Amino acid sequence: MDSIVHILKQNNLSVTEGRRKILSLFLNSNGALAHADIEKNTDGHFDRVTVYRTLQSFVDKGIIHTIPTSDNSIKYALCKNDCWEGHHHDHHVHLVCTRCGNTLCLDDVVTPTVKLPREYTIQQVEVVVKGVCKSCNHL
Amino acid sequence: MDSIVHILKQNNLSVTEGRRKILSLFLNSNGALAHADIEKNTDGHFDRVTVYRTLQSFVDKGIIHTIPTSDNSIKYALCKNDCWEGHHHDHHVHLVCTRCGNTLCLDDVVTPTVKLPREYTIQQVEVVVKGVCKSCNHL
DNA sequence: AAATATTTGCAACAACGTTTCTTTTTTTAT
DNA sequence: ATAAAAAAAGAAACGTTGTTGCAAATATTT
Ligand SMILES: [Mn+2]
Ligand SMILES: [Mn+2]
Ligand SMILES: [Zn+2]
Ligand SMILES: [Zn+2]
Repeated sequence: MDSIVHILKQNNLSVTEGRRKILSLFLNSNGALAHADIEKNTDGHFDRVTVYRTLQSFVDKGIIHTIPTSDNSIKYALCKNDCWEGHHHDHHVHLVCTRCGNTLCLDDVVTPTVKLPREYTIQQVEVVVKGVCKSCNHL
Repeated sequence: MDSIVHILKQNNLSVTEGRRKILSLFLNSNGALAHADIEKNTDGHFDRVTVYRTLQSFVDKGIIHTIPTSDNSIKYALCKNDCWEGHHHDHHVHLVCTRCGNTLCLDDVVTPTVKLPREYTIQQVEVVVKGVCKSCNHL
């Protein structure tokens, strides 16, 4: 069976054209996608609301995770670890390339530990690196 | 001379009521402020556009810095290091308290070093910790 | 194939942010 | 202190982003 359909069924999501298409965009992209990227790559074929809802349901199910950016926009990328409904485990560093603008998951770079004064409690650490990505460095 | 006026003059900003008020909000706040917080604390006394422009000019001058958040909103906080026009040096960790919602600069917690594969170049590392702040922990 | 459950698109709306232009305020020069 | 010049504020209009409620369309189950 189509792996896209498989993922959707595994997550108890009914298989619709929009979900298939949007999931395939993530599977075929090496970087993170913003809502706008999806609208662009689907040529306005789906309503804005549908895209929002699809992204939200994918996040809820643990299929994709969000990446915070400093420019007030959310990016989304595939979860490659064992995330599931309500439990994300994406403890890796993200890179925003200042040359090509892409946002990448550095799946092998584990979030460094941060030591805070005793009075604070740490629940989650997000690390976003601004720099130059592999392919831009090789130009 | 008033320290607020002093800061503005030092940065070649003309001294206006809006800038004085907004800068004083930052000086009297222990956490970061969002645009909305400023509007609230000035009681609609200044036009939205003026607030945006003031925040932007403060960032440009190195008086305040932005803090990325995962909820798609920008927060601003005073620069305490030696930042100047076009050169920010705020290499500290930020904490978003999941209890009170405040965003704090942990000025003494230096951004940890991140080691990336040789093919990448690091320009800047942003660390945002989600957790519980000092005062919320003492309740 | 029909019944049921789920998703979609539409419309209307709200929040956020930007641009342009005129008026007001601040600074500088006299 | 006053006038001229420069800078900032305010107002209006607009664009983008994201949300909600509901009817129509589509997918799933029986
Ligand atoms: Mn990631
Ligand atoms: Mn800070
Ligand atoms: Zn790149
Ligand atoms: Zn707190």
